Amino acid sequence: MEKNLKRMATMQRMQSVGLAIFYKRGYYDTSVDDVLKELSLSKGAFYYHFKSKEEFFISILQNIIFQKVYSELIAPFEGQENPAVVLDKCFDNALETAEHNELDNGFVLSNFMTEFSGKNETIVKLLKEIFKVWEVNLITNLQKGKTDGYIDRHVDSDAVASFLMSSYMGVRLLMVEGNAKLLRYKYIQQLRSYFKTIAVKR
Amino acid sequence: MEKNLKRMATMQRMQSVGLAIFYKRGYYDTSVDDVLKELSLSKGAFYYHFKSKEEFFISILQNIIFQKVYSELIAPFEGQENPAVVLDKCFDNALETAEHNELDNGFVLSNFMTEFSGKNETIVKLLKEIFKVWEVNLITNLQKGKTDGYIDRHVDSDAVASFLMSSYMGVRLLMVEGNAKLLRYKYIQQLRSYFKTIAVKR
DNA sequence: CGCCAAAAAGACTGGTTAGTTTGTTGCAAG
DNA sequence: CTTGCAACAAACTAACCAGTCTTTTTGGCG
Repeated sequence: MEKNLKRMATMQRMQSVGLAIFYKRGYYDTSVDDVLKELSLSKGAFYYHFKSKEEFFISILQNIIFQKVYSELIAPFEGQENPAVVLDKCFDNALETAEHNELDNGFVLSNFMTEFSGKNETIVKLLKEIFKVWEVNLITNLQKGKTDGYIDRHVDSDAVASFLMSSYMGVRLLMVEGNAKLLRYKYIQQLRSYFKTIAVKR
Repeated sequence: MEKNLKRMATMQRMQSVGLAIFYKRGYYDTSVDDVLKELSLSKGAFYYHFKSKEEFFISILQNIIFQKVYSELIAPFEGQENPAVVLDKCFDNALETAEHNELDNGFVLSNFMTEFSGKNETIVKLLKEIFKVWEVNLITNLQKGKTDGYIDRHVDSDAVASFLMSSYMGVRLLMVEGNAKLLRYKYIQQLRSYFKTIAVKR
């Protein structure tokens, strides 16, 4: 029992530190030793808990990144009424986090998608799945917004979802360049302007 | 004279092939030997023409990527009237190219920005400069659109430019996932809807 | 032809990497 | 208290990588 707990704790710590470094420096430019140095652990420890570097990263995707995307971009819709309002707050919050995090390097999902695309099919497939969850959630909530009388019923929910995801990933990418605060302001301003085009006409 | 021509041709060929591989597999995950294998050239040839791998990449940025961004995203505005119409065509054309290119991996600029961010300040700086040229051009043309009576004069050109750049980079990223054709259609549809919010009200 | 420099070949070096193996520690159950 | 195994340590291997160095080929020119 005690043993199992320690095992879980160590693995959790490894994954957490691993993500931070992979995210900052990229998967391929980060060696297992780099991660282990930060953890003050040895090769033995690493390969005792994980079969390979790839499997380690996959476990990070499944255990940490998925949760992050869920809590930041999906959960906020729970029990809310107007999807446009939720989206506004949701994106603004996410951008605020990014703005104040010096170490932030863009949007986790899109960054890794860029890095692994054409290199590791397994991981790309996993990333796609997480994207899909986000997309489906957006579409569902937009549709609900229609029946609830917030979104115009002529609106193409699929297209709006894609457009929203695109713009968000893009602005997160631009923020890497710097000037995150100003960018966040500009983005949210234009997003609101865009929301008017999908709101019910009265 | 002949010699100089051959030298230029070889360097051009190296840069062209180099970009293709760096773009597909990433800079750090592509070895100089990988590029040379594709070129059927030797180490000696490479280091005769270029001082280092980094300098090689920088020359690619300056000679090829800048031109690409210019001809695809900046030049189309030349001598045109309504910036919204140009943008529509311009983005659609760029997305069409991406759609039909099996090897396409996203938007060159943003991909490399992601990869080099936090790793190579020199290259990040260069990439920022190219971004800036694009941004300035967008803003200038939006402003011109105001005086020409196409864009509403209350519109925040800076913010619109950022929003457009974001959405474009984002959709290019999403296209990597597949379903490029449908995505392009959805994106252009929503883009047009967005353009209505910045057009002059009559 | 013969010279010479440009262009290219390719063996080599020092450093790094993912993964293996073998050895050590510490704790919990018998 | 001792035995056994989970949890780690660390040296090691084979492959790879950027860059160097020495040697060879090539092509234009006198």
